[in-house]
Amino acid sequence: MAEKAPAGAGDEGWPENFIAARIRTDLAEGRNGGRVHTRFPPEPNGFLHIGHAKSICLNFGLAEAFGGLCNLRFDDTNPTREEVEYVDSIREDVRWLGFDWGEREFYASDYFEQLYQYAVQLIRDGKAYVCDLSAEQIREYRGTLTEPGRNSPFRERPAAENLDLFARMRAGEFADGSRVLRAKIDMASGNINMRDPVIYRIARVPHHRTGEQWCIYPMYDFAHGLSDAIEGITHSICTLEFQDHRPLYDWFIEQLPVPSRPRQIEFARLNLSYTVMSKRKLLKLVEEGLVEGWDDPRLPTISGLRRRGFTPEAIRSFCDRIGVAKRNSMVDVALLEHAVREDLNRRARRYLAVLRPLKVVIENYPEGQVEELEAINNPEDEGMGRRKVPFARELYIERDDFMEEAPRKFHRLTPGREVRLRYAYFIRCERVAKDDNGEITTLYCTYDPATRGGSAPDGRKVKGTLHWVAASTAVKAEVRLYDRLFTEPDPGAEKDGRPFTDKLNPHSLEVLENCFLEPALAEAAAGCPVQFERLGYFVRDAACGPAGKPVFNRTVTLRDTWARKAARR
RNA sequence: AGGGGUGUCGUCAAGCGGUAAGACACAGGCCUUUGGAGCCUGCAUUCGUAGGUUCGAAUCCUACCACCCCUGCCA
Repeated sequence: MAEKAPAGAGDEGWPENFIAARIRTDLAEGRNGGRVHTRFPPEPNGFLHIGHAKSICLNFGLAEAFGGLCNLRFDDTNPTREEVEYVDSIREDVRWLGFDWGEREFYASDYFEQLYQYAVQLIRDGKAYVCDLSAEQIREYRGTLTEPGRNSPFRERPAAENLDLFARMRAGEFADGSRVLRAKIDMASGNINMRDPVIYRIARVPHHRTGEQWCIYPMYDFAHGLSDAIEGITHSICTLEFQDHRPLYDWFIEQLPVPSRPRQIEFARLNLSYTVMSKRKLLKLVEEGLVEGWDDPRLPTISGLRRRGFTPEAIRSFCDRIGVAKRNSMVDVALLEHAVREDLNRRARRYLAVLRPLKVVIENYPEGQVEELEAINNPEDEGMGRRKVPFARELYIERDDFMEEAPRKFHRLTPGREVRLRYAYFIRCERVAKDDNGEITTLYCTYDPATRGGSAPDGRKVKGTLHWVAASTAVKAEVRLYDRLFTEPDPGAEKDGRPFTDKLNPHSLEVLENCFLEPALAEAAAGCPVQFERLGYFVRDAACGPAGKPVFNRTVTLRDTWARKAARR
């Protein structure tokens, strides 16, 4: 018994959860010689998403909190669906999230020879046999959820024959699918995973790492736990659907002379509202062109979130907040949005940008004059300094910031009312020019020279502050506004019979091609988060619009109590 | 002949027999040269239901109910 709680989790700000508690208990009881070793085990057959981020943060976070290690191990036992491209993107995403697996990048395929020897051992011990039943027959023999299965006619094959057959399977003497190696456990088990599970299949498919070296490949259940054991993993953390596999996981480890005894612990995978997380559904969105690719900024993939402007810090903070438990749950996407806003508020430089421009002419401002006004880069951090923003007679303001007939609580521009242009002057709207359709084309205003910088020496106050961009020096840009991809909180449920693709939000992407940015934004680097004041957080996309126009993606809007209240009315 | 899980605020989630943390959301207020940020306040007499044990139960016992997962030579 430990006199005091082991160092690490609990007193380091690591959120308490049942897995951390379990590890703490294991440590207190002296298990694993005080070691904590986890692993993140993706199959390289798709892109990582925010659900994987939860697992990554958990596995790497736990290891770090307890002074242990976390391996990156690719579970590459099924070459028919795995590719190096996925390996590369997974590696990049994990690193981008801020985790380091050092030299410990492993592959289940690294252990194919050892795994094969383990299988041979099982055969020698009479605990595995080569079965000639077809896939369909195996299914029939397996029984159902409520009825036991029947023994395969090949179940009692002598060890010597099994050994010979298995060697010839490896040697390529048999056709794909003609035979499998099965563990001999219990065809009557209530747990279907224990009904003589297949542990090796024949497949003449080149493997992304081992090439054509093998034509038999181990199944997940056989390879996974044994790989854990080979790597000295102490806590093998996986999702709930593998709970039923735990007895099998333990069975292999108990039967074989493995170097360590890892234990499997399951937790609930992440579900996020207004999106889908399953590989199948994400793949469908990508393949059917419903989104623009795996890194579409509306997708919950790591690459999509990155392109959308999410930071690793925000994602990790989110993962810390959602907790870890065993109950199926659906996390409100608002929590993710909160996490980015919180992070970006601290670090994003502020700029002025007008998305839906409305021209303003300051009639009493000297024609041709341009002056430089000082603006604060980040009010949350004076250390980020100041910059100059050009002001001139002709400007753009946001169309939404003007209303000809405004309700009482509308604090923005309206005929006859004075408002502040941020960091500039108080202006008053004198008259409105319209085109033949009655559409407002220009606002004619006057300014008060005494209010330079944005405050009046006579102490008079103004209710609203608007963002603006001087017309002559403005940088043209394309801005993409993203919203949730689906209109329903749980589009993937499909309980109403409607496929999830019927629930796509038609307004999830709005492209604004005629936006104006203050000149300083021309140098914004792709991937560097910025705030457009009063609008939200944006990030420059690596892509360019026509004529080299910069493209900005909206990460998330600012909280907008005005809009929220207006929407309620 | 089925097996394995889970049920605590709108959403996550602590709690481990001593009298319901926290976060997001929401609602008010303060402040404000971003209707941003920040600050303050409110928000489960109740823990799936019903019994029981106990001085005392979300925590222990019993029964019931609801939901999730499992019949790939996928992971």
